Amino acid sequence: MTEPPARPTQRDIARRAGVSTATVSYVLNGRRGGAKPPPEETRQRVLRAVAEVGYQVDHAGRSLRRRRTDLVALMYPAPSSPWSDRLAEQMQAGAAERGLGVVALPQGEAASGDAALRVLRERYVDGAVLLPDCRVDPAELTRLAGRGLALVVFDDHLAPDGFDVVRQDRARACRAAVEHLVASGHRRIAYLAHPGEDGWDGVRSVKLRGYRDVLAAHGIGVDPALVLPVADSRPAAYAAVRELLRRPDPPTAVLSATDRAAIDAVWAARDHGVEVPGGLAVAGIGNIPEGVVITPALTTVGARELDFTREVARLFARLDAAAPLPGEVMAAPWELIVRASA
Amino acid sequence: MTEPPARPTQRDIARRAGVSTATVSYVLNGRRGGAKPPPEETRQRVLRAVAEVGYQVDHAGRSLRRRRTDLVALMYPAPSSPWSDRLAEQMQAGAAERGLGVVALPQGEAASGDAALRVLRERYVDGAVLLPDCRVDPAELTRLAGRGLALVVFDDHLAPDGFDVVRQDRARACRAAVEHLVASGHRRIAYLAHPGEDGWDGVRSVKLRGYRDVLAAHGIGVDPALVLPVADSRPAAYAAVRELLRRPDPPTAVLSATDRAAIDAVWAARDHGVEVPGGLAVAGIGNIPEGVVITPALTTVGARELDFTREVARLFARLDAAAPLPGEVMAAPWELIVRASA
DNA sequence: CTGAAAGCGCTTACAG
DNA sequence: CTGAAAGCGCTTACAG
Repeated sequence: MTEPPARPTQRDIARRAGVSTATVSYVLNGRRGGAKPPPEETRQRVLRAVAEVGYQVDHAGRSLRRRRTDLVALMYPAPSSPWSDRLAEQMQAGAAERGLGVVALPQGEAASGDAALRVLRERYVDGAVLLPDCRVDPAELTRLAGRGLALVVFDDHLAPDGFDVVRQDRARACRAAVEHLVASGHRRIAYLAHPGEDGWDGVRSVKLRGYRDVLAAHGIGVDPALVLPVADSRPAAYAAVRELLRRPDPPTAVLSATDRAAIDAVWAARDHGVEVPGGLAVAGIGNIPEGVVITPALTTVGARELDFTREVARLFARLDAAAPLPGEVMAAPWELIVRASA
Repeated sequence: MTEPPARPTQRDIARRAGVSTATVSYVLNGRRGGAKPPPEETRQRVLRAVAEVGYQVDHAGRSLRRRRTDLVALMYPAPSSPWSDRLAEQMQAGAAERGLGVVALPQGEAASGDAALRVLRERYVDGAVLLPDCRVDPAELTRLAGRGLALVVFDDHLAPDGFDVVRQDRARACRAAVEHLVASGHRRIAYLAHPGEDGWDGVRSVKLRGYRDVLAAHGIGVDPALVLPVADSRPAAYAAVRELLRRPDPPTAVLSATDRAAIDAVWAARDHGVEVPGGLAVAGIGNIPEGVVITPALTTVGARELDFTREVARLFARLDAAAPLPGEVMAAPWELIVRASA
C-alpha cells in the first residue's frame, strides 16, 4: 500500500483504477457530443479511486487545455462598499449556476492597483465587471477585450470597444447635487473628497469637478480649506466635520463623495449640537440603503436601486456567446434623490 | 504583414524575433543559477516583438509548469468589513513586493460559499488567510494544507495541522461583554445576531452562545423576541432597534454581533429620544475604528489594533519556505473595551 | 550563446 | 468500450 501522492493527478487515479487517464476524465467530466460515458462498473472503480486519494482537479492543467479559467472577477476601488458587496453577491449567484468561481479585486494604491490589473492581463479570469473609478487605461481595456476577456465596465465616457460600458452619467448627477445645495441658499459648502482625488485624471474626478464647476458657475469661490480628503473613512469624516464646525467660519452645507462619510457628517453635526439640515445641510453621493433609515434621511445622488442584475447578466451572456459580442452601451443613470438632510 | 494573433504566445514572439521559445523565456524571466542571459542584441529583438504584439504571459501555462499560481486569497464571510478591507490592504502590500496578486473571496450563502472554497481546492491560489466564521470543514483544511496550500486560519478551536491558527479567544471576550452588561444591572438585553446565526454550528456561533450562556448563568431567561437577525445590515439594525424601543417592554441594553449594527443601534436610540447609555446601553463586537469617534464612544470587544502584520507575514513565510512549516498557534486575543455606550 | 525537447495536468479527436 | 497520443503555453535541464 503506497501513500497517496501529495497532490494526486488523473494519472494516479488511472493507475489505481486500472484504466487510462482518458477514462478518468470521461468519468469525471462526461463526454461531449453525446458519446456514451464509461459503463457503471468502470465508473465506480474510478470514483472509488478518486475518493480514496481525495483527488481534486488541477486548475492550471484544466485551464491550459480548455482555454478558459471558469473564474470571473469584480474590480472596484478599495475600500469595499455596499455596492461592491452587492455586486459580489449577485455575481456569485449567477456564477454558481454555471459552476464558476468569483473573485474580488479591490484596487488599492498604485502598486497593488496594477497587481489587480495583472490578474486580468495574465488571464487568471475569463471576465470581469469593473465598478466606477477603477484606475485602468482605456487602451488596456480595448486590448484585453480584443484578447477575448469578457468585460463590463462602469464608465461615463469610454466608448464600448469589444466590451460593454455602463453609463451612470455621474457628472450630471453630482452637479445636480451641488445645484441643489446652492439653490437652497448655501454659499459655504464643504466637500468630503476621496483621498488623492485632487490628483485624479479628469475622467475619474467627476465628483470634485462637479463641486468646483457648479460653485464657479454661480460665482462662488472655492475655499480649499473646505475640501477634506476623508470620504473613504467614516471615522475620519466624523472627526473632520466636527473640526469644521468648531471653526470660526463653518460651512452651512457639506457634500460628501460617499454616502458613508455623509452619514458620519450627519452624526458629527448632531453630536455638535447642530441641526441637520437647519444648521448644516448634508448631501451624499452613492445612495446606499443606510441613507434611507437615518434621521434625517440622507439627500444623495445615485442609482435608485442597489441592483446589478442587468450588468451581471450581460457579463455571463458575453461568456456564453459563441462569437464575440459587439460592445454595448447600457444606461443606468444616477439621479438626485432629495430626502431630508439637505 | 500578418495580423498579430488574438492572444499571442511565446511561440509567436519567437517566430517574430527569429529565436527559439527558450530564448524568449530567458529574456522575459532571466535564467536561473547565474547562467548568462541572452546578449543585448537578442534581448532587444525579443522585447521589440513582445511590444509589437502586446504579449502577456499566460497564467495557465506558466502555473502548470512552475507549479505555483503566484496568487493568494483572503476569504471572509460576506459582507466585507473594515477588517476584511484592512487585511486585503495589508496582503496587497506584502504581495506587491513579491510580485504576487491578491484576490478576495467573500463567502456568501451556501452555494457560493462552496464556490469560494473551490478556488482553494482546485489550486487557483498558492495560499490564503481565512478570517473568522468562514464555513470550512476542518478536515478539508488539513487536506488542503497537506496538498501544499499555505494557510493561515482565524479559529479559536482548531488545532494547527499543517496550517497556522490564529486564536482570538472570542468566546471569552463575548462573554465578558455580556457580563459587563449584566454587572451594570441590565436584565432585558437584546441581541443583534448574524442572519442564520441560530443555525450555525457550535464552533462558529460564539457570539450568540456567549449571550445565552452568560444570561443563563445569571438566571436571566432569554426572550427570543429580543434576538434579531440584523447584524449584517446597518439599515436593518437601525430599523430593528427603533422597533424594539417602540415595544411596551423595551430592552435596557443591546449587544450586537457587529460594531456596524451597534453603531446604528446608537443612532436609532438617539433618534428615538433615548439616551445612550442611560436609556439604552449598547455594546458591539469587533472594535472597528468608527466606534471610537461616535458619541457616545462604543463599548465593544475585539482586537486592540486593526492590524494583520503578523498573520500576513506568516502567510508569506509559508509561501517562501523551502520545506513545509509546522502549524503554529498565534495568539491575538480579543479584549473587552469599555468606552461610553455601555 | 542558443535551440530542441521534455514535461507540468488536463481534455478530446481518433484509432483500434 | 477504451486507450495512446497530441497539444494547450510555459520553463528549464541539457546538448551542441
